[in-house]
Amino acid sequence: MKLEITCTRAEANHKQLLNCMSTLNSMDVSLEKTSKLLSIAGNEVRLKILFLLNMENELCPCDLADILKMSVPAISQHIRKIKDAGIITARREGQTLYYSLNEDKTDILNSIFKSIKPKIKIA
Amino acid sequence: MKLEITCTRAEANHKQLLNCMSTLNSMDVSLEKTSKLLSIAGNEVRLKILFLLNMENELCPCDLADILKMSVPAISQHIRKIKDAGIITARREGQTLYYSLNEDKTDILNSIFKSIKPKIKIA
DNA sequence: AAAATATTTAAGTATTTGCTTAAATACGTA
DNA sequence: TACGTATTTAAGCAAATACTTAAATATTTT
Repeated sequence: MKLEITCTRAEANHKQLLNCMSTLNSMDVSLEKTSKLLSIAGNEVRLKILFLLNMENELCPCDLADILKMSVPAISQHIRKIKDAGIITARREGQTLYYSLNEDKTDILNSIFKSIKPKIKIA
Repeated sequence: MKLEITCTRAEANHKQLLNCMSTLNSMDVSLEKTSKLLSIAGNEVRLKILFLLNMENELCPCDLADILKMSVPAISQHIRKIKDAGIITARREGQTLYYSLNEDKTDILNSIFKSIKPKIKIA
């Protein structure tokens, strides 16, 4: 991929484009981390898992499989992704693993939870 | 997929599980819409496009291709996804299409933009 | 130590995603 | 009308995703 500017519009402000590139460059780490978090939550099953953990405080894979009507391995694999992203942690009690959201949950996550609303407003 | 409860733990509170299911059910539309939005922003290229549009107000596909050092068709296909999700709109000026974020942008999107920060804090 | 339960991991597979290249469409200008 | 530029669309393909089933681990109970 060549690094040259291809836009030939008279209006194309090269200074603006270069400024955009340099800003993106300085935001690189943050953009990558943010898109990673969003890709985790950007799956309906995982979003439900996160939403449920926020609501119930902690749940085990078996509970989640029941609630979401999915197989335990399917749930477990989603959990692994969420855990690998550093969003949740497990607490063991016997054979059962209880997962819960980490305390340092991000503003984005909080804003996501706030925006999820029931379809009918209870009067 | 059977609808029966498989979790046999003594602690498994069936009332809690049923309550979770019913809450999820009432949030169904919202969860689907939210995960859709997050899946759009959960791709690094698209997140950059959104971030740039927020920063520069409006940009054309050609500018974005230059800034992101990607092919124009690749950018165009990302733009289509973002547009189909109702997040951006185009304004035509001659042959050039200027894309910009819709006015009614969600809290989640605003929170995403706020959380994207440069790596070095300017003192 | 063997059996039962909770969970994870691995292997296989169908679907989705994100690019590439080539062709089509839209608009302005010679 | 023909040509050039901006953009989109289509077709093709490699890689990633999300499930399935079967096997492996971990823990408790008998």
